[in-house]
Amino acid sequence: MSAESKKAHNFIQSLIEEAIAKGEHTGKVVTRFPPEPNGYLHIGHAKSICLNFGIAETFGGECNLRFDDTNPEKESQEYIDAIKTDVEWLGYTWAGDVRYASDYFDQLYEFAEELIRKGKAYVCALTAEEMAEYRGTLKTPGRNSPYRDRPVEENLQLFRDMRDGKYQNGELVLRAKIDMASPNINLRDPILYRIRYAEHHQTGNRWCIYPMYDFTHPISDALEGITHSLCTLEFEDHRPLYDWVLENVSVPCRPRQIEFARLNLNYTITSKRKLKRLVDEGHVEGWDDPRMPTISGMRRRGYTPESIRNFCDMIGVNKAGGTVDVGMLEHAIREDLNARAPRAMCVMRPLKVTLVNYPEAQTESLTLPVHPQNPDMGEREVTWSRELYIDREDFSEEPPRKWKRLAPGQAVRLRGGYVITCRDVVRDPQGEIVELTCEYDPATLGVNPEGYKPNGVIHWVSAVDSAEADIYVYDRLFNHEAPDSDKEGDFLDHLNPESLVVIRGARAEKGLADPRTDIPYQFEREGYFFCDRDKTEAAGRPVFNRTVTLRDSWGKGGK
RNA sequence: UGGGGUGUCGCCAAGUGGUAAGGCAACGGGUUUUGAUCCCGUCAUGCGUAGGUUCGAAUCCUACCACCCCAGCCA
Repeated sequence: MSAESKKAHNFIQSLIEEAIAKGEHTGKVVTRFPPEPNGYLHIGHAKSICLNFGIAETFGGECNLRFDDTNPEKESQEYIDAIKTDVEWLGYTWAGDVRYASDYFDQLYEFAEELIRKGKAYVCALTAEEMAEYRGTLKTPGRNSPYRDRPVEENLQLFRDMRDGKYQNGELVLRAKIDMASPNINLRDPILYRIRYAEHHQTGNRWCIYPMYDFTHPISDALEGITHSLCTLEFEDHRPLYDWVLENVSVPCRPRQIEFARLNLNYTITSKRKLKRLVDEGHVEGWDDPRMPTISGMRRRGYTPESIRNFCDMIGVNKAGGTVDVGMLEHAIREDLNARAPRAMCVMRPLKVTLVNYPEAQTESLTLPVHPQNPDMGEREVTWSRELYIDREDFSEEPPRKWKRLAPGQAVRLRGGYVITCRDVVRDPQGEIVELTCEYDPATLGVNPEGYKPNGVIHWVSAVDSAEADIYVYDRLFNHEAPDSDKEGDFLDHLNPESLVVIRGARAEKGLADPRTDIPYQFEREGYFFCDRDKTEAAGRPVFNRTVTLRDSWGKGGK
């Protein structure tokens, strides 16, 4: 709560403050988050959500959620539902009901007729190819359409006929009459309406003409009383058109469009189109695959809403399109989880340890804190027994310098338990190490041993009182810093073949036999893990997704 | 000279004429029963380049350079 207030100022905030100071802006600030329901929300959308809801909040205003649903062929109810879930999960509440651009189809249609009556729009019969040709190029002006000077009455009739289904897909379009010679291509008589016989997820078959974004967006903003229409940089060129529409149509107010740089994250793809390909072509399990940078994927992976919002604060908002290091995201989730995750022990690759001087049938219960820095989180019980498991990686026959784990003849502390010393290495006929024979020091529970110093502390689990678990270890989905920067070649060429490694037969402390599914755990010395509810159900034993490793200043690239 | 943008530490980012915040990363050191956390310290005589204005410039002017976006009946 308190940390939120030190949010960095961004240029949009400053613009609004200035306007208010100069008395140019009175009344409340109203923004909107306007996704098209043609895919799932990703981390880039989170930036926009945090910005829009954040601006509204800091100025005591409101933010609407509006689906920009003017292209029914690419949209669906599934996406609408997912998007609503994600926005709510991030912790935001939109003003009033969910809005749809399609709510305004009737009004949009009337405004189109208004433009026609004013001689500012005309029905054009050029084919798509012809229109492209007439449009000219970036460096040469376009030419006027032969239909440009159709009389108003004829335009009106034709437009009504378009609406009434008297023409086929693509036969006619309604265009704004602006300037075919404009250096800004968006002003070369842009299309306002096209014919599309498609069932719309909200309006069914009521319409066979659908308005274009450039016509729909400014009007929808105005109808909702949006004061600041925040969008990404690629729409900068569209602003003159945004303003043109508002100037030429009888809308109740005049929203202002302000553009900011979209988020780029290295080793990550933030393009709905490409993410959809990953899903459609089966490179991931779905939109919510924990390797996906989607909100739903991150949620499943164990990211918290707070960490994502913090990340968005951290990266700031401006117009310089840079690329943020994923390390920043990882920092955000570690920072949050370090404070709140209960600690537990889980051995990924079990190696049996037998304590030769511990009685055969004996066990004892040890009490450990749930969080070493936060006693309020309580305590947990783990079982100590003659046979234990440690991680294979925590034993080395020929340890490197500064080894802080177990090695022949050497001692380590088993976290929360006793100090043990390795006496023997037991091998199978193939020479594989299958067991370590150790001694424990009964005088070391909670106190340091006398006369010698253990190497370090490692985690462990009882062989007789622990739970089997599966661990899904995720790494970055792409092994290229900018997967889609490759001029030749495809972003799929850079998929990391080791982005998912499934570890079966891990052993977790007994308390994890029935894990909580609402909060991530820290498995000590390993990282943060989040129970995957669906996979757990399917496997019949706990399945955890690794959210992120702990910071590791020892090995390179983590364990 | 097609139009529109952007250039401040390896990355993100404050700064709006008064002498370069902060975060990430990195690197030292301390604490530590997580090689974690935490703590302390180091890290831009420099703000794309070159000129100019000024007592004083990242901030103003001029020229140049680099990068991004735009020719969907997508958003």
